[in-house]
Amino acid sequence: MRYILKEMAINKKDEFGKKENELSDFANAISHPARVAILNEIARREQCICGEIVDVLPLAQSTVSQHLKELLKAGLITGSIEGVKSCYCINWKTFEKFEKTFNEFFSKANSNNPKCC
Amino acid sequence: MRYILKEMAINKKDEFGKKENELSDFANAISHPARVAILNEIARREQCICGEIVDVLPLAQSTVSQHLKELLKAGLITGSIEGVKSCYCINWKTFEKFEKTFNEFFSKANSNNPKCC
DNA sequence: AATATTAATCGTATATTTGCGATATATATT
DNA sequence: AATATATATCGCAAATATACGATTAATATT
Repeated sequence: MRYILKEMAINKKDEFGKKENELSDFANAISHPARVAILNEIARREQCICGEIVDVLPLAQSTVSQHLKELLKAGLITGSIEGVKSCYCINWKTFEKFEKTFNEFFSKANSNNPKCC
Repeated sequence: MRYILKEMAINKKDEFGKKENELSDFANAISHPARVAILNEIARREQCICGEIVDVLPLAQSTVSQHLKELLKAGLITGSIEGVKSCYCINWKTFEKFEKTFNEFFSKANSNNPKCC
């Protein structure tokens, strides 16, 4: 008898470095205009309940909830349940970390690179 | 007789602002670790031919070519054909524009927000 | 206790992204 | 001229993302 192991569906993303994934994960979180708008709304109000965001966006409540979940997962916001409502805030630490790594990767030291093609 | 117009497959993303889309488009370009790695390699060497990038990444040549095309489309790199080779450079202007808009949207003025939840 | 409100989750349809091998194209080399 | 090299593009399969309505669950209000 022969046993055939189904090849572990390896994720190509694992073949890149930690920092590369850290940057791309953050970028992925803000790679949709709805999520940029959500973050902006929370930042503007300093704190925001879910319903306030739904009122302002051209999306269904369930869709907004899904976007909020993604932002939470990526650590860009924090959330807490207050009674029947859910409150969200920006997690600035994650933003600071992103900016630091971003600058580390893409320092504009050679902004006017003479050998640029 | 009745004519039924197939609903124009409207793009939800068009319902968000110009700035939101500008940010999300840039973020989308760096939302994959392969593209972060490609950009980093080009930045490190100041200029890069396609083959050098292929040698360094765990991806097929055709896949790298596709990622480069996306980075070009989003304006993060510039490219020029030199004989049989293709040379790429970082387009720092786009990076500067991104950082400007990013800070405009997410100023950390309230980094230690007292009413944070 | 019955009803209303708020938000998360489920199921599903559709669209987009990712990745590769094969092929095409254009320039170098022999 | 024939062959080799470099890279873009095509066609396809698989995975992931987006969006919504319906449902669920939990708390408020009457």
